[in-house]
Amino acid sequence: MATVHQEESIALLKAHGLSVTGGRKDILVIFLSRKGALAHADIEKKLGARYDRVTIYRTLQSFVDKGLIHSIPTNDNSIRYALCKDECASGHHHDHHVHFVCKRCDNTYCLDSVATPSIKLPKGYSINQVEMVVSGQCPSCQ
Amino acid sequence: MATVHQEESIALLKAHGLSVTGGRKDILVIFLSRKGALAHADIEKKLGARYDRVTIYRTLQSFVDKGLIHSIPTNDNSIRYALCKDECASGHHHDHHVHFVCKRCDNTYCLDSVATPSIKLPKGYSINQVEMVVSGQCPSCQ
DNA sequence: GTTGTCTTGCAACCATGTTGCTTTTTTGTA
DNA sequence: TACAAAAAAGCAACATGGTTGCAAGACAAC
Ligand SMILES: [Mn+2]
Ligand SMILES: [Mn+2]
Ligand SMILES: [Zn+2]
Ligand SMILES: [Zn+2]
Repeated sequence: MATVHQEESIALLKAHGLSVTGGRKDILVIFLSRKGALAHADIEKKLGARYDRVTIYRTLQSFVDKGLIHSIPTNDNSIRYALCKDECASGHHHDHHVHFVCKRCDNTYCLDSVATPSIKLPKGYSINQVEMVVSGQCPSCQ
Repeated sequence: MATVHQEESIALLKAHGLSVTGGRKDILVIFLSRKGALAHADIEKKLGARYDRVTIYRTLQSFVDKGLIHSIPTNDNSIRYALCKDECASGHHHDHHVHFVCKRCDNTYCLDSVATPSIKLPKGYSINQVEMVVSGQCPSCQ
């Protein structure tokens, strides 16, 4: 399934300076063939027992480091990851979009078309990064 | 220490329909005498070995349920809690302010004076809650 | 003070994430 | 294509965060 994204995943890995391995390809294909964010546990489930848990952790970390995926903060203590757009590269993420978490189906979406609004803080605070997470019901769950 | 907040904590517990126990008082006093958000581990450290880990978890959960504290989403997989304002009650939180995480001192602040900006999402999404977490450097760390 | 209810402590468990080290795979080069 | 260096994967062990069931203790109301 989803052999469609095999080539694309290989190209992406090379473009981001990562060596091409079975695990990285498989994990990246999962992200490519799936709209919405994934947690480590989701990926582990989808992969079956093909790879060690530790390998998955390290793969996700390297993807974040190289600008292939970004992490999304949640209040339920589980990190979720989603594909970055082309502008992201090693050490330079440019994800300024809003994230949406559906309270019914529990899916997390990157709303690429919605930019995080600019914000003015009291004197003394310098801003580095702004994260906006909206929760409610997604279109499929209305 | 901080016996100043003893009475206040008792009053708050009663006002939110919680029975008054040693653990709840002590934990609430910690929140009252501390500006900034606290994680479970911080509280455990401040309490010494006076209470069981499980008791602290359950206490924090009951505080959230009753509208005494609210949780703040972070991207480092640790839930932090901060006192609510008076408007929050059992099952009805009204925390619409921005949160700030300092990347240097790692403190988390409720910016009560900064409201979360309103946001417009694509068709089909219904909004329930908006969380905004800004990171950078706090005034003390400039 | 007695009684019923709620809270606590304890033990055991599960989930998530990390580290060190060895073996295997990848990659660039000869 | 073969080889060596570098990187990744697997394994084991550990750390932290959080949950559950149950028995014993504390609180609140009468
Ligand atoms: Mn995103
Ligand atoms: Mn707050
Ligand atoms: Zn949904
Ligand atoms: Zn600071």
